[in-house]
Amino acid sequence: MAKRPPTIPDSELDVLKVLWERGQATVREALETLKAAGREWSYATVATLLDRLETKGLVESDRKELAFVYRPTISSQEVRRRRVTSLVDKLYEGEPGLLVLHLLKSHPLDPGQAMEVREILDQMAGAKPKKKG
Amino acid sequence: MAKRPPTIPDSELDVLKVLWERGQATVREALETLKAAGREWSYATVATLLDRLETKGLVESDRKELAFVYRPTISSQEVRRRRVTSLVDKLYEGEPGLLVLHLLKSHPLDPGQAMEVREILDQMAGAKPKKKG
DNA sequence: CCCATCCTAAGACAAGTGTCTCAGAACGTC
DNA sequence: GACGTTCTGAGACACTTGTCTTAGGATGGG
Repeated sequence: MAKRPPTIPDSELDVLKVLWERGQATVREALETLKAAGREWSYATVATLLDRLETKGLVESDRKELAFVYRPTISSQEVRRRRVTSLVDKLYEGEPGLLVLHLLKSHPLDPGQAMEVREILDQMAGAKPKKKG
Repeated sequence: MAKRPPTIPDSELDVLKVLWERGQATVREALETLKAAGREWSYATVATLLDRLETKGLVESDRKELAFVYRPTISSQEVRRRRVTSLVDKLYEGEPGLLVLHLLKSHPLDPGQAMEVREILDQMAGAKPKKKG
């Protein structure tokens, strides 16, 4: 059985974001970046979070000089995909369209985005369903 | 300071859904509905979840004959709104438009929904921002 | 009256999260 | 080669989530 993907609590997500931004970081570098972003954590807290992420297989590390350097092994795309899928399954009957409708009704798009949406819809209408390449 | 809204774990969400569907329910009624939906919980589990929901102020109850009857005090709309806002804040830079774009790119809409989306966009374009009119 | 039944109240307990403390190893410097 | 700095490793500790047990009050049939 495929074991289902590990959950990513908010605190770990914040740390992951740092790794996505910078590509990689030591505990201390992550700590500094987080501090600049307003997260007042201790060194050990960040270390623990990176450790838990590694246990879950979402980052990997190797020793570089003195300290370990951590790199994400999961993309922000993938994390987004998982969160969205989970939201849609839990609150939108598994229908992404319902979520789109909800979003459009409650949050007007700015014109640039509206344009993009139209383009996507046009393509969708024109395109035969997928087919890679 | 406004204390931030209580979190709603998945198990509690499942119970809330039952209350939304039925309007209200006793523990046993909720249990039966959940069982029909495939959730194999004990009576006590459902009672605990309703209790926690009540503590969080998301349902209220009053005694009816023998048993307590529970009613939701939060709408599914509101729960959706909260979850979506939180997702957008955490993974889409607070930009609902980005989420819309993402959804459209990764999940083609069916034609009916595409139509609806176009209509909403048209309205949005036609309406001058602000000003009742 | 006594028992079976259904309900609530209380809380046990493991796993996951959020955050930190502390002991000790490796490093650079005088 | 003793010192302070920086890192890792181990784990503490409280709170939340997921799920259940157990004890005891109210109710209704015989």
